[in-house]
Amino acid sequence: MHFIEEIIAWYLINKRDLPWRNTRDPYIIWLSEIILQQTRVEQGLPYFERFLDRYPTIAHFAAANEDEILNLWQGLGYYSRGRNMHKTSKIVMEEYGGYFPNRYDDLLKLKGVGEYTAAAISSFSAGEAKAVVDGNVFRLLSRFFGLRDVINSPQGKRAFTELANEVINKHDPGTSNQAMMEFGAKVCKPRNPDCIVCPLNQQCFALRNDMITVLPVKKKAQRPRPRYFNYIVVLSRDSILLSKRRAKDIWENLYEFPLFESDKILDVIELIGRPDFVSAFGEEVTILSVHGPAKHQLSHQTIHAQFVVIEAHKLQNVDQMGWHFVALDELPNIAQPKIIFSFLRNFLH
DNA sequence: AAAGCGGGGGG
DNA sequence: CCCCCAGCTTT
Repeated sequence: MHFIEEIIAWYLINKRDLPWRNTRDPYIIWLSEIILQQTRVEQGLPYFERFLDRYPTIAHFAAANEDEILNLWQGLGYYSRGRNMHKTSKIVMEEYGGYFPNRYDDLLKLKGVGEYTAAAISSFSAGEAKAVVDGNVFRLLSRFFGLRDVINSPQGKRAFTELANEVINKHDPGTSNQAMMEFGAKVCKPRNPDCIVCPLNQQCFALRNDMITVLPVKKKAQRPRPRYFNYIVVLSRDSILLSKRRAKDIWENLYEFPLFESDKILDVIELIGRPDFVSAFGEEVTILSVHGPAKHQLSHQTIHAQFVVIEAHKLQNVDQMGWHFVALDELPNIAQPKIIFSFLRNFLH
């Protein structure tokens, strides 16, 4: 048996029963594929169930507003995925009459849909012979065929895509693609792959040459940069002061507390003397409590956040700052970054 | 080509 | 602590 037939044979026996594998509906497949970008199946699965339950069709999805979608997305990360899905759903309603496209070339035009996702949807939904190239496929191809191009470079990606499209089973591209990814996830794993039981171990380049830990080749990311967030927590009766993030930055369009960023951990006395703080909260401020600083690790930033709970006697420019008091019982309907959500959960209990 | 964008899990 | 995960977009 050849490489891909061996992979498919293994897949047909060992595949997991995942909900998005029981449909050819491009909308449902799109939903699953966007959620699964850079996300483990186990982490994405409950989100997929909630989204499909809430929005059974593209029409339901397009009728939602962005805040609602981000709220449902809360905790999953890479929130641009949710924002892009919202835009895409409206385009599908307007330009495709509510019929989700399933051809590779059409899919590639949609916001948030790149080569991987277009290949996935078109092959699973329409049987188009486009190879998916995700982290699993990079690893499997690199090890088995000894392809040493750097996977996180444009050239490397081209080389792997070319190879993937050579080995794909054109008789059943959808199953072929599923099989490659499942095999990479379950046998040819990043660390401690199951080479002993691998049906391809005799012909595997990496195993024969003792290069399992070397392949695939990847350029290292740079160190995360530190940032220092000073959050001001203001409670007023049964509501709390929130601010919507607008900048092209992390957590765009999510809600947080009024933020004063600094270049180091700030003493509270120093903080309440800052001109921008005074212009918002005035000179007369009572510090009720200080929490943190807590560390919150992202792939590319290390956030050091402290939470300063105050009583403001003169709130001057709340509206101009774009801040709003939100009822506490509305909080479950508001998308918050993990670090805000975690703080509130502790603070309010 | 490189950087930016989350959060969780495993070694 | 570091790396990886059904990647995409912007610079």
